[in-house]
Amino acid sequence: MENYDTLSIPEATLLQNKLRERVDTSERELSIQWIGGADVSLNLYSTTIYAGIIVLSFPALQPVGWSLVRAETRFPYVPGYLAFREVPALVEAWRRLTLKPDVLVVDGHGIAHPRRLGIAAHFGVETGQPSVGCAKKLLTGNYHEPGLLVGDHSPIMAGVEQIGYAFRSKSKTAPVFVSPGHLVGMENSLQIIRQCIGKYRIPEPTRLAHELVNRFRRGELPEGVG
DNA sequence: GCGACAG
DNA sequence: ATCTTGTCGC
Repeated sequence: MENYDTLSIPEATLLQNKLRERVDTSERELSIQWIGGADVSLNLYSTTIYAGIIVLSFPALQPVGWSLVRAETRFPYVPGYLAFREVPALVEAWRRLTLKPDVLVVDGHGIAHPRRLGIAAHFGVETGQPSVGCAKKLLTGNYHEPGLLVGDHSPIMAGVEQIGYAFRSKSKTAPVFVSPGHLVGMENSLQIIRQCIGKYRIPEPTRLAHELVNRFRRGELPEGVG
């Protein structure tokens, strides 16, 4: 994996177009024993990022391990290029994990991206690991509001192409946006997230990863694995 | 040119 | 993304 810090936006766009050719979103039978959640936390106006991955048993969703990494980024946040900011630290956190999950849920989009290479798909291709994207806001595409009950969903469309699902993870609450990352199909991604629902809007892997990295950033947890 | 815009 | 208490609605 090359260094992203000095890439210009046009260069980053070229790399995305090249990496997207390697994305595989064919449906498959997934036997999941461990599922991971990945997220990043940072202080406003700071280039220090606190990345973390939490591993949960599946389908019980009980924490069994984690990895925390502090890193510096020069790449700014630009919508559509989030991966260039967060993926390097997440890959390092992944590398240090002793128990690798069978699939990783990343905070952000999978192929529901202008060039079909959101952070979850980007991470998946760079590591060769199955991944799913679950975002709190839409980046690109259109959808009709799904029903108001847990489990209700509707496709996110980019023209005639389906790029994800608007999924009601909690009744009468704003939906989350699910899309395949790498080595996971469209239906697979929805089934995976559906099985990660707890008491809150945000699916457990992502929610617990967010909680983890925030404690790390505040100094309540040390860098390392556990 | 205008609006939209993950974290 | 982060800073934050109360408050409204189911």
